[in-house]
Amino acid sequence: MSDPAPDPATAALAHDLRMACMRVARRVRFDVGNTIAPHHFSVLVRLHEQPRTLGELAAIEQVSPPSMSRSIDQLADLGYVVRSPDPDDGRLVRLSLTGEGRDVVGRERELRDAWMAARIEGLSDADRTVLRRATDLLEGLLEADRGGAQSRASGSGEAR
Amino acid sequence: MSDPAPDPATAALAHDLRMACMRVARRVRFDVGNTIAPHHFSVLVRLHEQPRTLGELAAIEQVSPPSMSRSIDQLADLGYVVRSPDPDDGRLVRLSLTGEGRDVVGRERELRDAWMAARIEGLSDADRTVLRRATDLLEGLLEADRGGAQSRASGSGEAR
DNA sequence: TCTAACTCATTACCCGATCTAACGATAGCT
DNA sequence: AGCTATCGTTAGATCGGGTAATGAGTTAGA
Repeated sequence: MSDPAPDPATAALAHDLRMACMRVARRVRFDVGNTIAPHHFSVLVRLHEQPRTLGELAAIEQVSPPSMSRSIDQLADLGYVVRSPDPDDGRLVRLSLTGEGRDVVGRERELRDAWMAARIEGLSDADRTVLRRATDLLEGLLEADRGGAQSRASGSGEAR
Repeated sequence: MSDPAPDPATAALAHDLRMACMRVARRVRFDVGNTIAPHHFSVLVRLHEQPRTLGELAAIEQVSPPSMSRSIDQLADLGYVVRSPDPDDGRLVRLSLTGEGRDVVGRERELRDAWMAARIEGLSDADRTVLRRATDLLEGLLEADRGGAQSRASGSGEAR
């Protein structure tokens, strides 16, 4: 392992693809919604996947437990999240979404998806087929190192 | 304009493609570098494109002029940016990168590109061709509404 | 021409978010 | 039972950002 200079075309593709993805992400974040703070939405998405403890959530979001505790305070005040004690371990606090919390996630996702849909609707079927295949490839790449060397907790992509 | 329900395949593609892009962006931000604060790097990238005035930069980065002024203070202390008076208009402050500032941008970009390169190196030529075409399509989509309805200032994709 | 209005950057002050350190509370081990 | 580790919260400090007010500089009109 040392990446002894990949060929120029691959290097250029890596750069261009990375830039394109980051630009899409940036545009979505800037142009869409803003009905909820980005870090709050990110938390809701994690809890939409499954209920979690506060410590888990803090680790996933790469934030200290006290910070996450404060965020949860706010999301609980908004009625999007509920704290409940863990039946097996009294130290843990289990977090889960309320129905309203799930609605918020659903609405925001619709807005974001609509942003992207509006841009690919005008493409030809052939072009959309290319994007479909590329998307599947990207998903494979992202999935590939989920259990890999570093096995990071980052991944939902809905973040911030 | 009203998007009267696009076909399901397109809607699914929009969702999956957006998610994939955002996940890539998130992973790059989390996994790579962290040698410089994200908002600082974003500013350096804008100045790497071309010298700008403080007000321009604040508008592009969507922060208030006072905040940008403070960020520039820090980047100037780090030796990455220099303020210089505009010869034609004494009110303006022209901002440009130092050699070291350019080096920082270069190094960070290399790290980020290497992250992506490491993931696409293992693909077949056919798969990389798909990604190449998809990247070009995405660049077209991003470019398409640069002069469009809202003509937002967001676009570098190197941000945050 | 010279003053009034406007523009750009900075300074002053406040708020919100995050961090580390310290503190109960609960589990688990010996 | 008692000791130690873990989880979440509270306390205090720091940092990034926002609005309001200030000062320098430019532009336009009497």
